This record gives sequence, structure tokens and C-alpha cells, in this order.
Amino acid sequence: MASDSKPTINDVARIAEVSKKTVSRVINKSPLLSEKTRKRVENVIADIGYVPNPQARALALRRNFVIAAIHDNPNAQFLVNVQQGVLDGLAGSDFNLMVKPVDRKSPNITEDIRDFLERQRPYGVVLLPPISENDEIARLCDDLGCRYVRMGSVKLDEAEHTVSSNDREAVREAVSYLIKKGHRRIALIEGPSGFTSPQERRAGFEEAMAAAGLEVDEALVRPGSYTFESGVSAGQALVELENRPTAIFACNDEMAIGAMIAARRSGLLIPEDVSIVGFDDTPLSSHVWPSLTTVRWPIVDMARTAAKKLISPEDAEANATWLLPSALIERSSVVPPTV
Amino acid sequence: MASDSKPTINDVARIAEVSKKTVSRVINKSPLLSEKTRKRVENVIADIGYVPNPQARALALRRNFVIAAIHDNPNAQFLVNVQQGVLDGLAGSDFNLMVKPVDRKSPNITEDIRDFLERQRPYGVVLLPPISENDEIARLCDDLGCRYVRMGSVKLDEAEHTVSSNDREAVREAVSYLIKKGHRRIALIEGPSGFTSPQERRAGFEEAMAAAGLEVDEALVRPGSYTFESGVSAGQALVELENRPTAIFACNDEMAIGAMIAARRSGLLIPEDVSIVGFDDTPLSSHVWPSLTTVRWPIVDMARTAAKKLISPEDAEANATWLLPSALIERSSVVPPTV
DNA sequence: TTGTATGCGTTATCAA
DNA sequence: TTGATAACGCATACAA
Repeated sequence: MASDSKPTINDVARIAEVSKKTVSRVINKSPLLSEKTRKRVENVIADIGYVPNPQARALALRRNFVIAAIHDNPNAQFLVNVQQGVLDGLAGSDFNLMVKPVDRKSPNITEDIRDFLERQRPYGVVLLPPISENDEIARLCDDLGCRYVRMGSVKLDEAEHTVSSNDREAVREAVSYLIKKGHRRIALIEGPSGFTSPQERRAGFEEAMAAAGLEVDEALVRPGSYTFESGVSAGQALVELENRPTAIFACNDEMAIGAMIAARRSGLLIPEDVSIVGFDDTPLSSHVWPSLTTVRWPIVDMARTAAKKLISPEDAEANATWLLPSALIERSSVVPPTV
Repeated sequence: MASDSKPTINDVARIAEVSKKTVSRVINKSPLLSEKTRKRVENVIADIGYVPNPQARALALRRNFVIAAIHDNPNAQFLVNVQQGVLDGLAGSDFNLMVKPVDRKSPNITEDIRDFLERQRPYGVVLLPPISENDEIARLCDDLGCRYVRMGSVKLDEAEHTVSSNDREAVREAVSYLIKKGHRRIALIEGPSGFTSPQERRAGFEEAMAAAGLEVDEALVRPGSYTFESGVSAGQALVELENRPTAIFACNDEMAIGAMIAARRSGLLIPEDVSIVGFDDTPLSSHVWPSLTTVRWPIVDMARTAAKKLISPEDAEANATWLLPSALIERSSVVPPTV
């Protein structure tokens, strides 16, 4: 019996009177083993409570059982959804999840990530938006021999390295829904510039308007930064307009709720005076009053798929599917215009 | 130059014409080394881009550079705050953060955690509430030789293994504040039973009432489960009372905001008709309208302290401090009663 | 100040 | 079907 430290493969081998390699074969379920020895070894393993040392395994196999999520995204619900999705995808495997936040504003983001990758050597990483849009970082992963999958709102890479939603189409659908309800003066609160998802969402907005033969009134397009506060400002500016919009599409839920608050502060009723649609389907959207009609972003599914791509590269199906569908969730923040 | 795999300590030793051990000394900043050899080795390291293999290090040192956060808490903002705090505490070290959610309702939670601990062998774990209150799991960590720190609302363990807030005192202060504003009929929306934090918060409520010579009216005490929905139900029940309260203290922000919504649905104005106080100081609390007066729970600080305890057991100061202060954040949801 | 030999716990090679 | 022996890449004890 070992003194006080954990039993090792040697202990098992000695007690079972076989070689280390045979024990190793049992652990790794090698097919070429007599049933008798297997049983004997398995009994010893159970007896002394042997568990293979993961660090030694990692060294010998030259691979870790760690998947890392790298992000520069401050949104809590988004992060937790991604984590849940990745863990779902990892369930049943030996892999675990590591989280690595990086500072978007830092000039040496790339060096920071390189450091992390070299120091930790995860088996694979999933890159969360918006940092997933950074090609340099994807190349870095490649150079370091680290598998990666990029999450985004468009196809950012080869199918093997991509999971994405189709934000443009989803927004087109949402805005068409507003138009079908009778809205003509529809405002847009944009996301931060420089990233893909806001661009795609704006494009979807424009496509829906164009398809209905409606002009996009630039006075009704306001900048935003995906934050609640920016939604308040944009919303306030919009409702103070002489010819104010009858509906607002905000590029995410936080801003939509900000706009809701701003409208109410100005004495407007929602949805009677202004209809509002968001994007994300965060829990918050069903918690506000009135509950928010929004686009469900399939973030958990995306993350699950990403994880599966990383750990089972032989799974052709997982590697082929890179697009996950969005859906419009109808709640109570939209009614036909009353004016 | 190595073929295509990463350079190892052997490559460095060969090129620098020293022994492996000397390279090892350079890496680990051993003081007994001639400046000349150190420089030479450092140059080679920089030249060929050598980075020590973390798995080999882990094996030789018999310790991983991984800290795990184990939780059964579904609240996104809470989780992200803890993660941020832990990462803060880990900053500058070689440690990284792994996340391990477990299913509270699962009967074999202990086995699940044991599996994780044995398979991953993290250097240490921080146990998040409410699972941190489970003594069996703390003992399990001990048995497996894994350092641990438990986060909670009271001192759950020896100082070395604890970081905690003082919920009771914080709530006492918050409710005293309501009393000082002139409120007498103060309602309480409780948290889920069976956990410590709701118990402590309720105790704080009762202490404040008692200190002011006020009776606790059981009709004004409503159960809740820390969810938005439970806040709505409780709030609704309270405002429909014939003799409704002039103020509500909810054991967390989500329920406070639920109660706010419920009150408004019943046509009441906030804070004019009902003052509301929450607990947590989530971002949400400053985003609702009116903004929510609440108790700031020092969760980031707690997590940072927990991480420091884990990775620097020699740091006497970190190990001694186990209590982090809360603070009342005054916003707009409280005014003196108008009735 | 530096080097040699050995250990850490596993898997891989190749022969038996 | 099994086993002896050598990796894997780094650290430590003990010499020199």
C-alpha cells in the first residue's frame, strides 16, 4: 500500500502482478487483452482506488484535456450561456473548460493570448465575439498548433473553424414583422462600429425596409454600443423627435430596454406609443414590463457545436454544420401603430 | 532548430552548451548563477522561442497551475463577478481558472465533484454559494488533498478556508435605513429556504425591526426563491394586502425588481407608494427605473481574496482576512412613506 | 557556480 | 496477449 500519496499505475501493476503497460491497456480499453487479466486489473484498480494522473497522461500524450474560452466580452449573460453551451458539448468527455478573458483595449492582446496558449497549452480554444473576428488571433492559434473555433454572426473562417448565427436574416425577419404590423417609421439603434454583428444587423434592417419599399430615414438611425446607457440616450433622442418613430429596433436587448426606459421617462406608453424589438433573448427580456419581443440568438447551441468541433474532429456532421438558426420571439412590446 | 515541434529544455541546453539543470535554474530564477551564463541561456531561450511545457512542469512539481471554481449557482452576473474576482487574484501568477458547474438537484453531486477533482487535479478550488455550505464537499476536498476556500454569507470554516460577507449586519443596516426614513410597515421577501444567506438576511431584518421596537408582521413576510418571478408573486401578494406595506426589503435585486414590476402593474408608483430595497447591487439595479437602492455585496473582492488564499498560503494577511464589508447603495427607490 | 543521475506517472515501441 | 525499456519535458538531490 502506498504511504499516503495516491496510488500510481505501478502500484496497480505490482499488486495485479502484470506490467505497467497492461494496466495502461486496461485503462485505455485496448481490445487485445484477455478477459481474465482485464478483470483482475480492474479489480485491483477498484480496490485501491486508482485514478490515472492527468498531468502524466497529458505529458505522455502530448495533449491536454482542456478547452479554453477566450473572450473580451463583458456581457455576463452571454458569457454564462457560452460556458454552458461549451460544457454541454464537453459533457461525457474528459475535457474541462478554462476561461480566459482578455482586455480588448490592451494593445498587446495578441501577446497576451500567445502567452496563455503557450503557458497552458489547451487542446483547443473557442473564440467568442467580438474577438473572434480578429484574424490575427486565429492565425496565432494555428501557428501554435492549437485547434480553434470562432463564434460569430457571419462565417468567419472555414466551416471547420466556424459556428455562426445569421444575424442579417434574423433582423430582416424581425423588421419585416414590424412592417407587417403596420409600422412605417421604424427606428434603428445600432451596435458599436467596427464589429461584424452590428453591421450584419444593420444590413438586415436595411434589407427589410428596402423589401417593403420603405426609405431608411437617417434621423431614425442612432448609434449605440450594446450598453443599457447607450440605449437610454438613443431612445431619448428618438422619442424627442418631432416626427417620432412608431417602432424601434435595437440591436440588442440591453439597448432595447434602455430605450424602453427612456420612452417611459418621456411619458410615452409602451407598446401603445412606441413598439420595441430587441435582439438576444436574454432572461431580462421576459422580466421587463411589458415583456420584450426579441430575436433569439442561438448562443448556447453555437457554443455546444463549437465544443464538439474541437474535441471530435472526426465527427463529420459536427464539422459540417456551422450555421445555427435564430428565431423571432413574440412578446408584448409590439402592437400596430396607433397614430 | 527543432523539426516542427516546440523546442524543449534540451534544445536550449544543447545550443547554449550548458546542462539542463542550468537552464532550469535560469527559468526558475535561481540566485546562484553567473551573470554570464544566465545571459547566454536567456539569449538562446529568446532566440528559439522556448517556453517550458506546463504539463511536464506539473508532473515534476506534482502540482497543477489550475484553480477551479465549483458552483451550482445559476445567476449569470454572480458567476461572472466571481470569475472576474478570482482572475484578479490570479493575475501575475501562472495560474488559470477552470469552471465546474454542478447540478444541485443531482443526488450524486459529491461523486461528480470527486470525479472532477481526481481527473483534473486542480491546485485549489473555490466553492461558491450555495454549494459552499455543504460540509461534505469541503471534507472531500481535504481528503483528496485539494486546497479549498468557501465563499459564503457567514464564516463557514476556519479563516484559512473562508471568505465571507456579513449579510446579517448589512441587512440590519438597510432596514434601519428604511426605519429612519419613517417606514413602519416594512415587508420582507425572503430567499430560498435551506441556505445560509437567506437565513442571515432574515435575521438582519428581524434585528433591525427589534432594535426599533417594531413587531414583525408575519403577513408582510413572503417566501421567495431569488428569482425574478418569485419577486413578482411576492410583490403582488404584498401590494394587494388591505393594509399594504410602505416599504419592501427583498433579499436580492432580482426579486426586488420583480416586486417593482408587480407594484406597478397594480397601479402603484415607486417609490411614492412603495419604497423598495434590494440586495446584491447587480448592474441591473442601476438600470431599472427608478434605480434601485440596494446593498452592495462584495462578491468580486471575496473571490479575489479566495484566489489569493489558494495560491499564496504563505501570505499571512490574505489568510487572516476572511470578512469583506458590504455597503448600502442609496439610489432612487426609497422615499419617506407618504401615507 | 555548474553538472550527473534520477524521479514524476503515463504512453509508445518493439520484441517475445 | 503480454512485457521490458525507452520516451515525454522538467525538477531535485547530491556531487563536483
